[in-house]
Amino acid sequence: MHKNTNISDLSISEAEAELKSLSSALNKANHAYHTADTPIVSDAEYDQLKQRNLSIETAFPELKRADSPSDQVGAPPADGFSKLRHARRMLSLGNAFTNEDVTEFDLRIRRYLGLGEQAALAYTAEPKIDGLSLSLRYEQGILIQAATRGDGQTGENVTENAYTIADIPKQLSNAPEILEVRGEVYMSHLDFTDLNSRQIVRGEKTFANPRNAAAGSLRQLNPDITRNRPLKFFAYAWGEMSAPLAATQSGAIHRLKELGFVINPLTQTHTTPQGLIDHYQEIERQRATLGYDIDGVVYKVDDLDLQARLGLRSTTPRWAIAHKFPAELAWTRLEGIDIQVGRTGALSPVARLQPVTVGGVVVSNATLHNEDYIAGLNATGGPIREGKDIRIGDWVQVYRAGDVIPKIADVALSKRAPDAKRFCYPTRCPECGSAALREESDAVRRCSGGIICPAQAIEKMKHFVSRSAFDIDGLGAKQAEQFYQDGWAREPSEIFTLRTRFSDGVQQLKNRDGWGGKSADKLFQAIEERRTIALGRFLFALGIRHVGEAASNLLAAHYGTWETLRQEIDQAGHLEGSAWDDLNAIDGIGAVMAKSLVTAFQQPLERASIDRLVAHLDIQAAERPQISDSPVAGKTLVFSGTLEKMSRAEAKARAEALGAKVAGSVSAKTDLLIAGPGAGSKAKKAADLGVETIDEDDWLTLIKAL
DNA sequence: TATCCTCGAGTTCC
DNA sequence: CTCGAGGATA
Repeated sequence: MHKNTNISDLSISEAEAELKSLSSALNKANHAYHTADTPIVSDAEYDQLKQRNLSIETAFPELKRADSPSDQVGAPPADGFSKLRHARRMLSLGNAFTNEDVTEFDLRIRRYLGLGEQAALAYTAEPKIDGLSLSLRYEQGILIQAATRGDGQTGENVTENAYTIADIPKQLSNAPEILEVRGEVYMSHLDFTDLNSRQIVRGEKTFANPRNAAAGSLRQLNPDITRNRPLKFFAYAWGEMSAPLAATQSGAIHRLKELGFVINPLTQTHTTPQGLIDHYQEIERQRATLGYDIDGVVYKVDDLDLQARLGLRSTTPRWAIAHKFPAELAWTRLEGIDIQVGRTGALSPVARLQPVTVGGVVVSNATLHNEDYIAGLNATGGPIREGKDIRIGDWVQVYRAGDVIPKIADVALSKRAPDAKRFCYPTRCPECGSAALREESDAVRRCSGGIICPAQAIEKMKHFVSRSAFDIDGLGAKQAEQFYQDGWAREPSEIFTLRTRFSDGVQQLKNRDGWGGKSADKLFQAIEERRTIALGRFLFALGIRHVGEAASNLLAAHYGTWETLRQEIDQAGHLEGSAWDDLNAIDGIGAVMAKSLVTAFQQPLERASIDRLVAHLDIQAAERPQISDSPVAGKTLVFSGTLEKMSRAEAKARAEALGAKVAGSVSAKTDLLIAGPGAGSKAKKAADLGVETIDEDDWLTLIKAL
């Protein structure tokens, strides 16, 4: 041990070695503390080890280990939980509401895999527990981390709290060296009513439903409180693993049970969509007597190799779906309709309701979507509620779409007052009085005031500081609005001059409500840190219509630097020429996005605002992804004919993941043609052009060689 | 031109 | 979470 070496005297390799031994020592100490009741080090020694680890990490930030003890057990929850990045993303599921949706799910999978309707294909079906998902990381069989789902990429570190849940094993035997087990934390109905009566006795607030109780209990900063909350856990999935658990979903679940996890007893395997639907109905019959909340049934392709082939869409896997129970409905009275103005000027109507309980939550607002929705029309002008428009004073039926967003399902015409008037949708912006116009092809009416409109300006500022944009600690939506109202920051650039414009900016901030001296200092420090920003984030933060997070990152990757991007977009300003063509040629950028971007850069007011902002920033060039160790990286491929082992869509996704570009037709730029049976004109053209042609088996060999 | 998928922009409550 | 629209594709 180098315990006494001055940190400044450590060489890099010494520091690295010590971090490693500290990590191991701290993990062992944690384990002893939490599983056996015999701590192997004193609290003081433990704190010393941790402190030493932290000091070395501070001196050598580049050496900080992925499994750093600072991020794990006992991390000081100074202000909230520390964040943990999931080794593999935690996904959400697509939804099915009808039996047809389920059979369609089955057909979609068969199509994607190139399987006929008769080919054998097994699915698992299990109840969808209404709780919160949790990811547990075991190394050498020892529970070392527990993280909530968060946004799927990054969750909250609730390890200490997970230790207090009886259903969660602290130690596994015969488990893979690294194993992440995922499942649902929930509270039973009995425990929920019990907890609420105890809360009443203690004069503390009660929870609206078991789900909220479970969430509130898991997210306690003091694990001793969590310990006294009756939380339970069902395991149903996994993340990173050093070795596979089994070859099938059902096998893996079985293995989790053997490892000591609680799995749901209603988990079954079925080979037809009808089998799944029958099991769904059986679970629905048992729903009221299960003793815990469920909101549907989850179906998963059983074969894990097939799951891997099916892969993921942007946020959901193709191989699983949640068959939801019908939403709970409630009748209430519509007291009024308010109009909100969004960042792009969109006027959106919100229903003000007489408060009513729906699905365990009191709802007093609901979205009315747009003008047509109130009139009872769908996007194509057809009726959505059969001649039932919505009027103030009406009795309306409310549900929570996806158990979250309150919406209006129906109107009781029989109870409508005879003199109830149709809602008159405003044609002027209620915030700034500018004309509110609706384009022919558009479902929304928009305020034409642009940046003149305070509502739009505030929403723009909120967007600018939002999580995917500048994400400034201590400057959220609320503060952004307050700063705007006070005239402190009315456009993004002013955030970066706050401190200098007020000679005593810190002092002024400290003097106002809700701002301690510490939080003011922290805010200014956070602003300083954000002067350096990635190009993609910067572009997204500008809030240009049609240019969202994905498009911003595409543009950043294409142009590389802000300088290049600005010059090219300026040159594309005439909507023709090589810069314009280049912009439109980016995969994922079409004419509408391109025009919106170019126009935004040309608007004098908007452009000046962008230029003022840029002057305060250091915009980082985008990294270009290099997938150099793939044989098809950077090549242009074309698929033709019938592929027998995988679908076209799957082949394309695989090729793109390896860094190839997939084109639709053969040209002189084509590097490789993959031709299945029935490849006609494309194969001939390839031969004429001398393009290399291989069959599907060659292709599989080529990509499997990795 | 129709169809699929993904993205953007809107939304609630705790 | 959902709707509508943009973009890619057949």
